[in-house]
Parts: sequence; structure tokens; C-alpha cells
Amino acid sequence: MQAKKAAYHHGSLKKSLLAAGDLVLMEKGFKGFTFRECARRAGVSHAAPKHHFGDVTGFLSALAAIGFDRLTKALIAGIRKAKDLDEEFLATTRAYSKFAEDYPEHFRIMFRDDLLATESVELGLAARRTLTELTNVILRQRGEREISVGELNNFTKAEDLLGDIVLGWCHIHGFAHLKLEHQLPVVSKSMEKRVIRASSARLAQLIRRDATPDLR
Amino acid sequence: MQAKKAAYHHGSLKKSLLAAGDLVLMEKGFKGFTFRECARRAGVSHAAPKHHFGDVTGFLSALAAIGFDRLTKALIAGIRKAKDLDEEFLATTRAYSKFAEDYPEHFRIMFRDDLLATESVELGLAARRTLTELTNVILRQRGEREISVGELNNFTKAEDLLGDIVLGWCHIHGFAHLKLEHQLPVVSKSMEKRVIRASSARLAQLIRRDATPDLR
DNA sequence: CGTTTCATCTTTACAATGGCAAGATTATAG
DNA sequence: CTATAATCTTGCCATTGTAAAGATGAAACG
Repeated sequence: MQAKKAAYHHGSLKKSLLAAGDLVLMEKGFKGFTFRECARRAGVSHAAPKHHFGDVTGFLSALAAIGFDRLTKALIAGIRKAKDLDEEFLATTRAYSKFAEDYPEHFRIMFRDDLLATESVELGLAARRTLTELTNVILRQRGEREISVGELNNFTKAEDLLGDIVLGWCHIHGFAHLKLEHQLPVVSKSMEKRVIRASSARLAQLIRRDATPDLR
Repeated sequence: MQAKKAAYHHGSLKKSLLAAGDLVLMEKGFKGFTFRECARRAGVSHAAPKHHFGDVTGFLSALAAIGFDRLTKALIAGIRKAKDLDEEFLATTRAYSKFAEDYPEHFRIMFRDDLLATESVELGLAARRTLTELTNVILRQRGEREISVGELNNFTKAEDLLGDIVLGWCHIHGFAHLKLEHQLPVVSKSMEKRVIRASSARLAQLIRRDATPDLR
């Protein structure tokens, strides 16, 4: 009896529904996203999803978790290509922002506490995996050892590390969000690239400059 | 014939609807926000709002504009109390974040390009008034003269200023947003206060350090 | 193998929503 | 005083999310 059993009537409706929801979210956006449309695409009746996800917030939570997993992967892939610490911080910013561009509707629901089932352990874990990646970006800037997801709780208790995480993540997230929602006073694409490169470099240098790993 | 004429049947339905929508947004949240509920509270039929706001995105745009105006006021009030540049930057961050806490549902729709009528000049102006305040925060950090809303376009063309705006605003916005949606790994309220105070100070000092007003 | 049990899925039903269209009302203009 | 046009109402429709009850069939158990 594996994790995902063979399925009863449909085959594996949960997976199919998630795939359908993923598509609907991308094609129709949050505005056009409906429970029934997802059920239609999966080829089942409109009440079928209830058994697997409860209500619509439960379903959105599962899709948000998929979003966090994609973001985590995108961060890892972007970071891998970087050759030094300045490049790595920039790559993180870019990967984060590119994810918001590639999956705008996922990004929007991922950061909507009111629309999600905050008790979902699946979602919580996915979000923590993302945060762990971001924390490791900061830790490398500081010249300290990386952590795993399980260690996250201990590490965010250190006030100066949390300070650097806030400094870095808030900037990265704020840029991605403001850009996605067209709030940044953009002059040109090239200028935007230079600006975000400069900002990332200044921030990374600030974090490294203030790091004193010898004393910890 | 004043700006707001006496009204025809209702008195001033547009204002009443905005007041109703404002309340519904705060009480029921975006999830429970409906066109019809707002009409009911204003004491008119469910189709009445159409003449004043078109569809629901037009209505939300007007409410978002109210949100931006409140944010602008909150920023000005917070800044006024500050005694030095470090305090002012911190006050800006706090006021921005407090607005997100006080008006979470407004904050959410204000930064949702897909739910708003982006062509609304009213909304555009309100957003630009907010951005002007934020830009002036940066300009004061740099020791330069403040600007008015009309000058905003010219000033965001200067790449180094835009760089500082991005650096400052993205951090401020990112913090407010991540905190609102409960994504920050918060340990305690007091620690959070110290962390955001430290981050703001570091950022403000960085902006001031790199500013070379003599050369401009 | 036969029966029971239970998760899965369908059908049916209901209240509520946004948007449209046609009609009623009344302020303003001519 | 009449006409016009803005304002608002009524009635309608397709659609939605959720709940309840029934149907289906896989698995458990004797």
C-alpha cells in the first residue's frame, strides 16, 4: 500500500483536480477560478472535489503549496548558476521576481492569509522550504553554515540573523510584488534591470559588511 | 453648480455607496464583499451601483483610491512626528505597516492589478500621491529638495534616485505585506519591533551614505 | 465466495451573486 | 409646460459554492 493508492472510481482524482486547478489558475486567473470549472476539467461532477479538499480554501491551499514548491525550485536553480555572493543575491531576487511573473496567480494566492487554510501542514511545510532557501542565501552572505528545513525554527530565534532575513527577504519580496502589480514607476526595461542589480548589490554588501562570524 | 451636485433621487448615492463599500470591506473582508450587499446598505436596489461605478472592478478601484489616500495621510502623520532622519525612515516603515494592519482588506485590493480598473485616473492619482510621499522620504534622506505630485514623472527618470526609491519602498512594502499575510517567522512582538528598527536604520544609513548631493 | 462496510462520486436542491434589459421615476433643460 | 436624459427599480438569467441524499464499487471480513 503505497503513499498514493491506486484509486477507487476515477483513478486518482486528487491529482487530476490539482492539475486542473493549476491550469485554470494560470488560464483564467484568480478571478475566473471556480471550483466547478476545475471539476469539469477533471471530468467529474461539481461536488466531487469536496471529499478531497473540503471547501475552496482547502483547494487553494494545495495549489498555493504547489506554488511554493515551484518557487523553491526556481530559487535553487537560480542560485546554482551564480558565481559569487553578489551574483547569488541578485540571482535570488531575479528568480523570485521571475516566479511572480511566470505564475502571477499562484503568487497572489500564496500570499493571501484570508483565502488559505492556514492549518494546512502541507502548505506550511512548502512555505518553510522556501523560507529555508532564502535563509540559506543570507547565511552564505554572512559566511555561516547552511541549515535544513528542520532547523529553521531554531535559527530564526537569533535576532541578528532574523534582522538580515527581514532586510533581504522584504526587499526581494517587495520588489517582486510591486512589480507584478505594476506599482513601480518603471521607465524602461533596461533601467529596471540596472536598478535591481544595484539595489541587490548594495544590500548584499551591507549584509556582508555587518556580519562578524568570528564572534558567533 | 458645485462639484457634487445635490443629487437626483437618493441624495448622493455615489458617496453612500462608497461609505457602504468601505464598511463591507472592513467587516466582511474581500471574501464577503459583494456588490449587492453594498447596495443594500446604501438602501438602494442591487442594480443601482451600475450607473456610478460600472462593474465591480470600477467600484473596487474607487475603494482602493480611498485606501491610497488613507495611506498617504498615515505616512504624512507618522513622518511629522519624527525628529531625525533615522526616526523618519522608521516612522515611514511603521506607518506603512500599521496601515496594512488597520486596513488589511484595502491593502489587499490596492495592490491587485487584476481586480482594479487600471485606467481609472482617480486611482492613478491617489497611488501617485502615495508614491510622492515615499519619494520625498528618500529625497530628505539624500539631503535633496522635496517634490510635488506633478514632478514625480521627471524625478523617477533619475536612475540613482529610482535606485534609492526601490531600495526603500520595496523593503517597506515587503515587510508590511509579509507581515500582514503572516509569512514572517515572528518570534515575539518585542523582537519584531527591534528587528524592524534595526533594518530601517541600516537601510536609511546606507541611502544617506551613498548620497552625494554636491555632485548633482 | 458472499456479504458488509465505507470511501468515493453523482444527483438534486437551494440561496446568493454579477450582469443585462426593460421599464418607471424625476431632475433639469429648453 | 413639455421634452429629454440621468437615475433608479424590477425582473430575469446563467453561474457559483455548499449541503444532503442517493448510487457505485473497492476493500475488508467471514
